[in-house]
Amino acid sequence: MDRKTATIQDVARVAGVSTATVSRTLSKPSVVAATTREAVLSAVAETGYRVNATASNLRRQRTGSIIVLLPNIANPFFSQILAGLASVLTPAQYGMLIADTQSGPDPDQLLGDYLTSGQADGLVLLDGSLSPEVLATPGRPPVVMACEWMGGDLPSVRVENGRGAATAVAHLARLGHRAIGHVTGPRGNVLTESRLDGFREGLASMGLPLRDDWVLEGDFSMDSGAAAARQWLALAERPTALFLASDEMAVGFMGAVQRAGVSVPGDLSVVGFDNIEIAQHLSPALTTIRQPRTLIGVRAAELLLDMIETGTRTGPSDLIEVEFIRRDSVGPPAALAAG
Amino acid sequence: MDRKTATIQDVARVAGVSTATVSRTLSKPSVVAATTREAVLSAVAETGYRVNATASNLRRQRTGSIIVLLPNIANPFFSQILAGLASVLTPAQYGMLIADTQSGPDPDQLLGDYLTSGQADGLVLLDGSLSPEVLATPGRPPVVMACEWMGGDLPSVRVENGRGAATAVAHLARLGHRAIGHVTGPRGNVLTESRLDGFREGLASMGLPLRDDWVLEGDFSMDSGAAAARQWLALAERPTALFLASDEMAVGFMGAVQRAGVSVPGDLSVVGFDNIEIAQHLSPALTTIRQPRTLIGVRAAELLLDMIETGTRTGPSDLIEVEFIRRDSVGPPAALAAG
DNA sequence: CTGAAAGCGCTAACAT
DNA sequence: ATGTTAGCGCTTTCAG
Repeated sequence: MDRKTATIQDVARVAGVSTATVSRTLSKPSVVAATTREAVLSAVAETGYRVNATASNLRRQRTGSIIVLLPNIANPFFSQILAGLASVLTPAQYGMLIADTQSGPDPDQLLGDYLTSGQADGLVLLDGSLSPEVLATPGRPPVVMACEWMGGDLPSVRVENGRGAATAVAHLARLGHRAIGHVTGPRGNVLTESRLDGFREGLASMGLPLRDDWVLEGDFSMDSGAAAARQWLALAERPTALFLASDEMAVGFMGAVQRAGVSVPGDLSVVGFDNIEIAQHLSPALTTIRQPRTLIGVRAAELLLDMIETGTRTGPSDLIEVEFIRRDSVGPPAALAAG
Repeated sequence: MDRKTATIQDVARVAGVSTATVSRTLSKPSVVAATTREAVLSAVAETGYRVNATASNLRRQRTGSIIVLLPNIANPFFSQILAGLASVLTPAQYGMLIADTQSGPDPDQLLGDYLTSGQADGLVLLDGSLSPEVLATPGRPPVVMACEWMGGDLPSVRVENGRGAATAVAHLARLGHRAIGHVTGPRGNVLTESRLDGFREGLASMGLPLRDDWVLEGDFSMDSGAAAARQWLALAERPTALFLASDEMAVGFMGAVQRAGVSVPGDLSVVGFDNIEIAQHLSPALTTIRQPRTLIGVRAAELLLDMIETGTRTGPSDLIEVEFIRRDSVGPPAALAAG
């Protein structure tokens, strides 16, 4: 066929119309006469014309791409949010550029860079540890947060982290547990704080004490879950139930205590957070709090597209419900089961 | 500061030079005089100028982006390859557009679309089930395969799937297993075939028989691993060791048999493939074949950038080594251990 | 070593 | 309803 790709000029020549008409036919078909429209469309087919997105974007002063900033692209938790984002962005003719804040030196600088570079029509932030101050850039593109964040007035999509945590604790308490511990995410992270708050509330509402030595620090990773297990094993007085701020930590934790001969839920009840795919495949299957990750992505994308279209920098904040999922990693405390 | 972003004209005006000089200073600093260079750079700093990538790309007849086609963005296996790709592409000023072949109706059409749309300077294919015929598009951008594929002469980065599988079988045989089974990936997938071939070779080289009823079909997912477990449990005569074509399947499998009261490795030895993060955190920790996923991404990106620069459509194929990782999910067969 | 000038391919006023 | 025209912001010959 044709060596080089056809331009709008070629189509215009073949169809015997002006380039403007070709452009209109492709973007707003309703404004051109039916006969010309057909002539143009067949010329498009004949020449194999495809619009040059770069030229179109330059002219329209847009970029056609959305940048997604996340802390770790290799984390399956985020990839499902990405899938949700893509399902909305792709049909809307936006490319999705993914940037990993972990790979570079300074995440905040990276964000500032994207904000000023004009490389994107909008940003989605999945990293809650970015500084709100950076967003002060004047003339910046619209930004949506798709996770907990300390920055106040940014449009966001979040889940009920606190309520989820409180529900987990309440469930354990109702099973008879009086000694309930918690493994947190990294300190300073907003997710960590909201789940910790929920944990505290849950204890308080069930009339249970909060013991500082039963609150272990992790960082959401499997490794840190395994480390928490070693700490738990070393405890003189151990909680009989544990709520972990992520399923990944629960996986690492359960594996480690099981290898040490502890029975779950016989000796210890375990609840995670997220409902990652593996949760149901563990032995015992992991009780957890489900977060609809794809939905988070979908909502964030819809919010952003809306902001881009209307040219606004503010917008509503979406709160997505979580769901408690009871599986086999919880049971009554050993004392009760025995008695 | 400035309401609208500065253009190259603004910089030229401030520096008292032509736009051409500004452009040169930024792209090939060595060809401008030291004094002018400094003047330009300080004008850039003063105006806060950032080059407009869209305009630059239009002029240079490139797009600045690479499209990555993968079957499932939510699969952590791919996200680590993505991380590797990004680590090379981002510094080279290429954006990475991710397209999910699973989300649309026809993957081959999607590929054909990207090949002709001129939306990318190159493609990376992570989906081995795409049709080689589609690649025949004339004038298409360079393409690199980052997985097994049936298309013959495309530059690619692959791992030693066959050898990995054979090593697993040999290891089990050396432990004394005579009855070794296999859970495959989906039929038709090239990965599935190479690992199955390696499995067969491994058996043959150890002088062991291949029993068709001990080759179960899965699809790489945890769910299919759990399904294979149910099949294995229903077998009249069971293999004492099993090699599964993916760790995800091994996770699903082990969870399911353990919940049915089977002990691993006491009653059954299990080997996976991939070395996903969770492998080491399971109880027992999973013996597997490690694939360096980040490296796969890095190599693929390097290969592609090289093709783009040199304008070639062919290139070398990279074969990456795998590594057998012995953990606790394998042991001698029960009969032997007892005797 | 630097400047002038010609577009890359497209869209959106503005005319007709 | 359609055509004319003026750029979007940049890079790159081609002269000087």
